[in-house]
Amino acid sequence: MTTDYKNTLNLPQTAFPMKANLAQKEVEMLKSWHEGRLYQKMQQRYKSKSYILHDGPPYANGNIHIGHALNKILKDIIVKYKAMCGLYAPYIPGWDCHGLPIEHQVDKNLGAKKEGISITEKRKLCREYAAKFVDIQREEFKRLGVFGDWDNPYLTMTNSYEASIVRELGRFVEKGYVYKGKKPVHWCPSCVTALAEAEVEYADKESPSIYVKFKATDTSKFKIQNSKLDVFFVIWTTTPWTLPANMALALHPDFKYRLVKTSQGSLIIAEELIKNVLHNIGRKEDEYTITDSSWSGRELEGIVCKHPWIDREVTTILGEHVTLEQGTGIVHTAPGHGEEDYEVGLKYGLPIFAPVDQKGCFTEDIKELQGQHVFKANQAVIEILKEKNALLGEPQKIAHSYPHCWRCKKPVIFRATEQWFISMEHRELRKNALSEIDKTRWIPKWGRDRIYGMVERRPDWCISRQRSWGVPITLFQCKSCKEFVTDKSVIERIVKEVETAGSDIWFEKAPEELLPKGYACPKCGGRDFTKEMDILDVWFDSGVSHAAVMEAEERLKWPADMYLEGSDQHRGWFQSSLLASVGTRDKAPYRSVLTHGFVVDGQGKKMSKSLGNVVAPQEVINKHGAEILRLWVSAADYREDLRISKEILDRLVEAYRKIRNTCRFLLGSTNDFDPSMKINKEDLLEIDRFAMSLLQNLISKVSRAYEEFEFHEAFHSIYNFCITDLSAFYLDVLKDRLYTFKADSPHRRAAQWVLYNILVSLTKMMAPIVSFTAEEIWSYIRAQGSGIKKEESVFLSDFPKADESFIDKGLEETWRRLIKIRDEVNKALEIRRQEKFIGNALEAKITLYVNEANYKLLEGYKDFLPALFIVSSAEISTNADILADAYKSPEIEDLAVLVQKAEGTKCERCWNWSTSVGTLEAHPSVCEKCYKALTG
RNA sequence: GGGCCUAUAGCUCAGUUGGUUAGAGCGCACCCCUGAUAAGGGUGAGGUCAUUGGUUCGACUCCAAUUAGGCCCA
Repeated sequence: MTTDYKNTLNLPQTAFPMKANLAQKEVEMLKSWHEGRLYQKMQQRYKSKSYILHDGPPYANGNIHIGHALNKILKDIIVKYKAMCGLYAPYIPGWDCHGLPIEHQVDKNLGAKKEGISITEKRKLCREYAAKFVDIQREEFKRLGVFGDWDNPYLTMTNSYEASIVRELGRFVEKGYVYKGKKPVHWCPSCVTALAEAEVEYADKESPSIYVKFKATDTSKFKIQNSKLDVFFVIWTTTPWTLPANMALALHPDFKYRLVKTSQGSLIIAEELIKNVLHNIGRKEDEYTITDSSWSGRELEGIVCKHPWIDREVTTILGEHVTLEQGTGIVHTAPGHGEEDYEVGLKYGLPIFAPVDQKGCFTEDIKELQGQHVFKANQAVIEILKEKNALLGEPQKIAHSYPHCWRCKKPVIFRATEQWFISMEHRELRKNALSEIDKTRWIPKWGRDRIYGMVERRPDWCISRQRSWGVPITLFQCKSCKEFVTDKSVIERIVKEVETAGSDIWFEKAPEELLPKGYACPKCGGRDFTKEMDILDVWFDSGVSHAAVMEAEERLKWPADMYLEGSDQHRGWFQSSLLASVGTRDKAPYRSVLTHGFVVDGQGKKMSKSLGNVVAPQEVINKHGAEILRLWVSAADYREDLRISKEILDRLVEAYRKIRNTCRFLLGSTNDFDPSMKINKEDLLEIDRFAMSLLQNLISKVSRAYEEFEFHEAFHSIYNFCITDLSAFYLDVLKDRLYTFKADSPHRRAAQWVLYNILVSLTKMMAPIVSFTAEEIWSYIRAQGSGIKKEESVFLSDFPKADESFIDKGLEETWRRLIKIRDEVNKALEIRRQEKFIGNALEAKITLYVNEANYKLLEGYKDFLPALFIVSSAEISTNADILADAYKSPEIEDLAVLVQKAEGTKCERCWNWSTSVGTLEAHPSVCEKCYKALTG
């Protein structure tokens, strides 16, 4: 009976389930990690050398999306790897809690009640809102299997963090970086408030469209002969009301401009737009002539013109923002009323003039329009232009997309208002930041160019916001001399107040309560002060985390070894952190910065609700488990955008199963093996030593991949090792030895010793990636044998190191040749299998016809060849004649493989065919080898 | 429109300083096994290396443009 002999075999045995059931198992694992205080134990293991990965705080709003998952898992892989390598690698997660989006949500929830609520009440609601999402996101992050000090994260809204923000702002003030200047912002004249970009909605609006000419006072550049006509630069605008604030005319340096003679003077217009403009101002083709000479914008820089009616000199300037899409190629520039105008204005030192009050009415600065609302003033401006003969053609109506207020839905304006800035030039902040960028390691390398270019070109940092939810700019202004107080003692006093009571204190207490008793203005001696009521840009909040967290925390160190965020943070956190640190400490807060791409769908398109291609991490977790998400992160090359789709996930699920099953086989095969068993190295067969050599190579490769943060290399190496080296080769070959040899025979034990080594190393190597599964396997490894006590968690064990003594390049070379021959044998077998001549390869006997060189090689392995090829017998021959119907290898010179039926009978125990079957009385259906195993 | 980046089999990735017929694994097709069994093994078919030009004796590799996509600005 077959079954009788089956019981005499040593088949793999393990309780480790084939089916992972991850969605449920992971939750149990998380619980046991938490209860076992694993993270804390990891922190206690090493203290001498550290690796600090400083967490960039996600915004405490909404549930986590796939990008969050990617970011946290990448961080987690690094932290776990570093910890297993013997470094103190803490992970303190953080959250960004202030800012507009939260305030927005709170406003929405409040609805009409919003009007009656005090600022402190509203701040309280914002605080609660942020706290709620911190809790939600914390649970979602933990669910991913991310290790960290989740009970003690840093929040930018805690008293101590807020105090740090105030302290850091104080440092900037003290060092003289901070100044008050003007900058145009979106302004709703109806709500009387500044609006953030997110609060602006674009909708169609009808505006007047007019062409205006500016007379050049110096025409020497134009060399117009026999012309008594004046020369004018022509601009086009849809906001005539901004003309009183006009300070310059912008030309594109590379566009060609020409002079057009008309009855209204010689007009300068960009060549390509001449026809269009003259048509629009009602000129027929025979009513003007285009002169021959032309100039580039660059040649026309610095020409002084006259404002159409105000006594002001307006010069021509150059700007890359000028386009030929519409208008005249010359842009009316009012730095007080436009973003681009402001930027270019800064370059030319133009005044930032905005003679418009909070309600959108002209101030006394423009007498002729004083009190008029800007949109109504459009008509008045047009009348003035007509009167001054500066208008070309008749005004037209034009419908275009225009910003509107999200709340009152009325059109908004751009209006320069007083804002606080950090100067990029003061103390050479920009220069220092750039030089720190060059001292930092950027991964991938192009990150350096990206942030360098941004810092090189960025304007001064505008740090003020006209909102409620944030840390106030804690500065006092003297009522009499208007000077701001920069006393260190005053700032320190505020820091203390905030430390104990939070930044709400600024809104709750009066200036005299916050200032030292009897404080007088150092400049004028005045005793009355007002508080600045703007809040700080949230980028300042998170930008100072290097001080508020890394520097302040016992658990951490300054600077960080790594910051790791998405590539959008070159403009965001990487930059604000850099400036916040260089400005006050002259050094970058990080040694290296790693960026990852964005998650896109299977087609490489960005995810959006409207496209319906969003992949939610929660869904992936519920369906497949967080482990699959972790595997996805490791498998993809994060330096580019990462694709995710059903197919990609399906592939990963397959990969997971393969890896899991390979480990399951290793567990089952080492079931009766105890690591304390003494193994004689001489009992290792060559194939075992080959496998050990391959394992060391794998360890080196995977270590290097982790060190270089190329996790996809680690994944692919491990995965391929499982498939190619183990499953399809070593394990397959080993089955006969494992199953049919006597349980405690030296060769079987040797094989088990190798398998055990592979299993332990493999489990450790994959732990940073598939943490749940590695830990699950680890618990089974620990349960096996009793001789060696394993660490209670794989994460408390050391990452494997390649054992040089097992690396044997010569052996590898030999075995690669053998494997190549094995591949050819398989092809020969397959042909016969398709012909139905054989089924299982054990039904075959093969004969190899080889040349001298290969004969020499194979001869040494004569007895091992059947095992290697997994056939019942293998013979070698140099006889070139007997090639009959043998398979001739196209790959290997002079190699042919003849497949014949194996001789003898199938052994009921080991399934090999042998002539010895039937010759042994006690076990007539078994071969000699099995007989010995049974009776020996 | 500008800055930075990406494009190699259905999928995930290799492809060294430019040098024969561009690799791997998965998936797929076919076959075997039923002693890793909702497993395991074998064989095979899949690529105008996004497109177009250029440099070169020779380009997946270098250069330019185009197309598609991503991030950040405007």
